[in-house]
Amino acid sequence: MIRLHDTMQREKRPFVPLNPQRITMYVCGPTVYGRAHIGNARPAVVFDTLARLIRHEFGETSLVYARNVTDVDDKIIKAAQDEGVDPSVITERCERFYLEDMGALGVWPPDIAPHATQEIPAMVAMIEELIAKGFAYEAEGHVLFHVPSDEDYGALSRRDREAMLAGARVEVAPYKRDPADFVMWKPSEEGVVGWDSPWGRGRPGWHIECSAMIRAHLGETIDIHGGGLDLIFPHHENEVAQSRSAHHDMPLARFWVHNGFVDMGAEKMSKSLGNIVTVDQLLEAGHRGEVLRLALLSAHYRQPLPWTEALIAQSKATLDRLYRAAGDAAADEVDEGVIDALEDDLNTPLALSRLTAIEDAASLKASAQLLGLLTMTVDEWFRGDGDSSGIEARIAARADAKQRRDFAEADRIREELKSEGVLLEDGPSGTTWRRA
RNA sequence: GGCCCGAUGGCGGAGUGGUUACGCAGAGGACUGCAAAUCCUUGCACGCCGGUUCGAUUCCGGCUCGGGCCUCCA
Repeated sequence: MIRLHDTMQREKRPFVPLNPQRITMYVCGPTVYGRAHIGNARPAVVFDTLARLIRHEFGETSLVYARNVTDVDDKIIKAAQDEGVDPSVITERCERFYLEDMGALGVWPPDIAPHATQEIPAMVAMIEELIAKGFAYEAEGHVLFHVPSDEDYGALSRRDREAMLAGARVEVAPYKRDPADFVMWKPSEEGVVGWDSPWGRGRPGWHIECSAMIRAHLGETIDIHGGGLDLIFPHHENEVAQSRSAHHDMPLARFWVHNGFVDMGAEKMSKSLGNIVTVDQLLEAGHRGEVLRLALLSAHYRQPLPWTEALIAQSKATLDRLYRAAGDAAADEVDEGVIDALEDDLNTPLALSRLTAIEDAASLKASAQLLGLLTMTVDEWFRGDGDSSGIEARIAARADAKQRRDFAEADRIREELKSEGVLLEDGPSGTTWRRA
């Protein structure tokens, strides 16, 4: 029995899907205008791991996992203008990068990857419904959701109207009936990407994208809605308002699952703070995807995770050890202790500690693979696919030297290889090598 | 200012009303020509002040410090 923490109720409770044959999960995906940093990768890895657990428990075909791609957005428009290209050039390139980077981290593609630009009619339809029902209004080419029309607004983020207004740091647009009202549709000027709509040529707001795409692909009420902590307000709060208002108060999601941040030093990693390290930079630096994945899973998903070189080094050391322990055993049964830990609100740190205690190689392999780890052969892990010509010959030469008890020569060869990143290990059945 | 979250050993990080987390790093030992890997042993902890309790790192209250959100953000 999986237990999950739900942000709406602020409690951990048993995860009982509405329909175990078709469990629905939606996670807010990337806005494709730049390279994903390691903080962006955290939800991708966390919800990938949750998806693996759900499939393990309920069956391979039990889950429908949707992760959207926000490919219309003011930051994208700006990036496109800066480069003097069509926005699609930016979005297609960045989405390709995103999929490559996440793939390197062992993140399986979601079942459905809805693109905002492909779903405009569904958004327009939902906006029209909200206007018709009196939850939204048109003003100067904009369509706004009227927050006071939703009595339960603020339930997810636990803030009331006064709190929201007191902290408001953006000046209120004159066409808003209420300062808290938010945009679902906004006009596009000449030369800016837009679509024809009943309210003129324009583009959707961020929040309506998710509400409309969730309904179109997964239904009115889904089992799990995931994303980063910073999306709770306003993004998810606004999704809730839109979807619930359109759907006769039916809840949008039964479980709201939010991951914590990856911190750089004492503060969160974010593009606006400029303290980011991207996934491709880390890969470029020679860190393998599994190392980064393990590092991201080393803290509980709701806790902050400090990102340091030491964490990366530790993750590498742990994986080296696990690869040695598991060898190339064929995966069989997943360890019960690992399952228990994951079932408890995806307690990956506890699961990882139990992983290191598994004695049976086949079970270790299976358990690690449930977490997206130990996916390579031992040879691939320790030697990679780099140029290894000459290594065996020099190992043979060193064996000769050792035979002659010429340890100076033997050590010279070992040092030479070490300087090339090749480490030797003498065992009872001869010398093996691996890359550092 | 409002709301929310956190504080565990050198580092990362679980968990628990009373007994070992675990990992990485460190120290000692075994093994080795020397190493590496492996195995054994080992030191180091629960922010501060009160309260509840036979007993609190664990529950309650206050405080301090740190972080997050308050319509860009994973």
